[in-house]
Amino acid sequence: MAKRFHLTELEGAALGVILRAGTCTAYAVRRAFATSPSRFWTGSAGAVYPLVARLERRGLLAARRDRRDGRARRELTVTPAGRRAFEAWLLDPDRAADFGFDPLRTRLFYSDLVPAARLEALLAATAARIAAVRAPAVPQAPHVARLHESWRRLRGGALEEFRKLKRRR
Amino acid sequence: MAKRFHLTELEGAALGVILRAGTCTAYAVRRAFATSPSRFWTGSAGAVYPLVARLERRGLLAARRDRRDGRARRELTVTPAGRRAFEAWLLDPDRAADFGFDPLRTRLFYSDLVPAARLEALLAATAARIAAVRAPAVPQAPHVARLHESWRRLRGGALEEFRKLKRRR
DNA sequence: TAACCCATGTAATATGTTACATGATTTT
DNA sequence: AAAATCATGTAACATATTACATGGGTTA
Repeated sequence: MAKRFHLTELEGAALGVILRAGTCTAYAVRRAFATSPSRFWTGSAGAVYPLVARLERRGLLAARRDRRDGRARRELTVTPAGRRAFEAWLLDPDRAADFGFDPLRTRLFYSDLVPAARLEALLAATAARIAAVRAPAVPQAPHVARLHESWRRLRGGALEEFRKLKRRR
Repeated sequence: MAKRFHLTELEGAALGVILRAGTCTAYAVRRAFATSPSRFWTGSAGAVYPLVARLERRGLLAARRDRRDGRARRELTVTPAGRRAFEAWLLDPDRAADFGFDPLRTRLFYSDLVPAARLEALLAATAARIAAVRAPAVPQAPHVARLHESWRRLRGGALEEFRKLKRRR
């Protein structure tokens, strides 16, 4: 009986990137994270390389040295145990339902503590930035693009709703 | 010229809690975080007490021992420098516009990698849990309750939208 | 040929989680 | 009287950030 390892969000997402690619390097995982419109997914080297080493130790990832170009690359693949761990991670409704973390929501939460004029300036600037979020230069799967667009619209909508309510009183 | 300290989200929110209360203990900050529907705001002792100590060292919080009840409490107040740091934190549109982190969004992002039937089961269970999110027993400011309700509705809506699109193909 | 991207990794540091420890007060 | 809550804090551990180090290949 394999010990049940509880994957972090970063670990689950890393397996997702590698599964989608079939095979890729840790560097490609970093880039995939870095293209996210969220700062949560920094793709910093100090996070990704130790994470990959961890998943290898747990038997969820396998690596193969590759030297086709002069570069010494490590091609990663997800093992069967890795896929099982990934599915357990993704299909957990308790974690999926969690509110997570939204910097805008947090700020609206405490918005009564700042002067109304400054708040309105923040909301205007934030709305502009949210509207300006564009799909990354890297080509994205269509469902991914739709998802980002959907969330962009959602947050923009929440912001406008809050603004209108604020104005009305 | 005061050195500009960049507040983390936890630090900013902690100042917000104390500002709203006027004066409160670190324990009250913990409880305020713990009532959040997001696991991001755990309010763990090991996070909050060192955080408060940090803000005191930086002159953003002041503490006063209080022994009105037999208990040794430390009443915290936000200093003028603390309020300035709080406003700079809250009013930063670049941080406010950031996508942050949403466990549901992340899972939908990788949802093409799991069998459709299992995904549908996840979506149904997640929708139920999102719908079941209730206001905490602790009384909330009305704008806070509205904000949670708004986000709950929006996430539910995004989920349903995703489900319909999925079904249609 | 200089700058930039690919590619891997580590060291110092900061921050957070879990679990423990302590003790007073309030509720059941 | 026991259990829960108020209240403070620390120790061990896990994980992430920033900055650095190293080198091969590609583009301006």
